[in-house]
Amino acid sequence: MPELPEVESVRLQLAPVLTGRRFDHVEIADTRLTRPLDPATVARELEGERVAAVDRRGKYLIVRFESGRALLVHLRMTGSLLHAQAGTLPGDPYRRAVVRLDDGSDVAYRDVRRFGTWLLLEPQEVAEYVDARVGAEPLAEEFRPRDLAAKLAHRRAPIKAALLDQRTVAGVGNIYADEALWRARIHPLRPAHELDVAQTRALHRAIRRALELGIARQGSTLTDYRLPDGTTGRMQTEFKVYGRGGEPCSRCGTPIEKIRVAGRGTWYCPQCQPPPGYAASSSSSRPSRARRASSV
DNA sequence: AGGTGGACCCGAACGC
DNA sequence: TGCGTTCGGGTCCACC
Repeated sequence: MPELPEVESVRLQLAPVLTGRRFDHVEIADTRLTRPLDPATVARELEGERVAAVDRRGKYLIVRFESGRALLVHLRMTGSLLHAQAGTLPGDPYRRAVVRLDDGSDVAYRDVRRFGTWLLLEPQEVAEYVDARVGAEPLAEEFRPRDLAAKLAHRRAPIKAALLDQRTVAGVGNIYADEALWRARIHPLRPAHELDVAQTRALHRAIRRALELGIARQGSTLTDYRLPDGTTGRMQTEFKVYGRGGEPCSRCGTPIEKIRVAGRGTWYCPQCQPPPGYAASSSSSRPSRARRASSV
């Protein structure tokens, strides 16, 4: 699932490929990709645009053109981009679009489940569109623990649900939310506003570390995710909790448990991440056996 | 108004 | 073996 580390890894490979290039020919073969707009109309609008920069906000890939317009690509669940020299694209039943660049190379968009979207915005629309949907960039220098605290202060939803809300922090999805909460030793069901200062600081650090490690490994490939050069990410083997139900926690050896939070599969260590009902200050990873037993 | 759950997709995994 | 069912996940939207 492309989250911030996956989209950033795609961006890092795609930026040198696209920057300065013109979209010579665009084919869009999926009506869902551009709806409600007609894909052929969007394709024609894109032709002739020259790329000024490739940015990212949260999970949005932003292809900025010299005209000031921008193409917002969201990969959702199974979207991926592949760069190939002209005439070398392999056959693919799930290919939804192809862009021919002015250097003769192709950028192909693949999406098995067709959740992904391409949205072409006018110059004055870009910032408003993005800022309405995503909050602060967690890896930006300006993002401080107090900013996270302000987002969580009055939220009664489980902390994991709050993290999945893209306006809380941009780019955290189901996988990295679980990984960050494990690192911060916070139970996914704890009401967001109950976090104390130390826990908020720990979560801020944990989010950054989980995301940075993901980027360093070029994202995680569970099934569909690929980099533009066709290779897979390497982060999936380093997950601490995600998808590891029944396996021992790498910190304490307790079997990882799976529950459902905000409608999503959620993995955590029942020993390291004390359940709600504990005082918010009990961030100790070693709650007493008796206390724990009475609250489970 | 904030929180929750369903819809959208479709391949993979699972169950009988 | 084969077929039907369930699962999953980012975002939007309806509903409480």
